[in-house]
Amino acid sequence: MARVSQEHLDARRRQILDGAALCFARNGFHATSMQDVLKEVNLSAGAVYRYFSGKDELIAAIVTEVLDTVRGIYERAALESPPPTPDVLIPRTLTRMRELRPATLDDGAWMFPRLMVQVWTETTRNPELAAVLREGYQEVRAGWGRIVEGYKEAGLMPADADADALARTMIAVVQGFAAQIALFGGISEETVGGGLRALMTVPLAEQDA
Amino acid sequence: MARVSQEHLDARRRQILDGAALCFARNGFHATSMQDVLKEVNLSAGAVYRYFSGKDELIAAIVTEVLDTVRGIYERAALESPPPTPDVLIPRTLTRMRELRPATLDDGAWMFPRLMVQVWTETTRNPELAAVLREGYQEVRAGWGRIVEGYKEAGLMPADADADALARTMIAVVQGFAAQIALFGGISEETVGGGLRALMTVPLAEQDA
DNA sequence: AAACTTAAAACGAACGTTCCTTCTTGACAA
DNA sequence: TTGTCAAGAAGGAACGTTCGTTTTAAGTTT
Repeated sequence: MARVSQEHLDARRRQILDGAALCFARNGFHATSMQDVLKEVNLSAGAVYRYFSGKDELIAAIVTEVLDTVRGIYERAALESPPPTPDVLIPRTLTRMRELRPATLDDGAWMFPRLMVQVWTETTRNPELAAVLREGYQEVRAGWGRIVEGYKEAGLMPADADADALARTMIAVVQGFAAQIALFGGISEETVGGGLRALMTVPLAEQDA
Repeated sequence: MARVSQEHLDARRRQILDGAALCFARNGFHATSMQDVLKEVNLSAGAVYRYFSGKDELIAAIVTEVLDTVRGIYERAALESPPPTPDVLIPRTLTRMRELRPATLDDGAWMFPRLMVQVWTETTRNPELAAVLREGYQEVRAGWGRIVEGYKEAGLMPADADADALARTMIAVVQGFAAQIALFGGISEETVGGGLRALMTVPLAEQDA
């Protein structure tokens, strides 16, 4: 047997995944050719196809890895007790997205948000991946719903407020800023927090509903 | 001369654009083949290539059309006087996105948000389109910044609040919900508005900064 | 009949993948 | 410790397919 160590196999797999992620973040899944990936990871076709059965499996591996990472980031935020207010929680979540893959692309955009947007488009055309995304989203929504319940317990919100709607809104803010970061480059934590604080100071018009 | 009427030419062009938009919303730009488009619009290659020089031009036409539409939606919202509070303004913006292309995809997602997400990924790999997106974004940001100034004038916000940061945050909410709609299907105006009102009721922790 | 549009076949290029060869590795005998 | 060897790992050319596009022929309108 001339088998190499398991660490070597794992490292190779990781090398391929990282190089592929870089390519995909730059050009998207379908505009990236296998030969682009091969060149990026400095490996031959024979090598890569030993670790992944094909391009689809490579894409699926990246997508699920990104989705797992996203879920982990949200869940870690949901663990804090007492839950920070959104103007603290949301910038912190974005910061974690940068720290996770510190590399920036040529144009200054963070890598991870770029991958997120690419994953969004891919899940819309792959029902299998769409199911994974849906499942993860449900969990995130539930987790952040619990944060909102924490707000209620702390007296920050009326008890009859729509917890799930607020959870979805906070997630939307994260997603939206992730999109802006992917499209226009990084943004400072202060800007995000300041925008949220400004939003939270706008008084609601009295309504008779 | 056997030229066909200008209306016919325009109608053909529109027919191609609409069919292509449907394909692109379903499968993305690069996973959609020209033959997919030809089949969708019931035209042959010779016909389509008379109106567009190639796939890239078709993509560019769709992208710029989507971006123009988005800018129009935001700008129309910015015209209202006095400016509605975000919990009214943002759901209304999303509603307009649905009304503009009322067709829904097979899985219930609205067509326009799907196209938006596809456009986001395409602009990250095409510098020319990225410039168009940046320009439109700047205008939207400025327009919504003026809305925030309106808030200040109406006494809804302290004068020293960061207007641009709030504008970016409101845009992020729209973008984030657009992403959720593209990924998970439509959402009711009430949910979006309710989530925003809940967010706006959270009091800010006293800070000594 | 002339001018122009549409249809359909076909082309070169590029893609993902496979296949066969070469290189490298680690166990084991001496 | 060292040399040998089988088998796993990597390399790289070549394959069939599919892509975007072009070309050519037929049809249609004024």
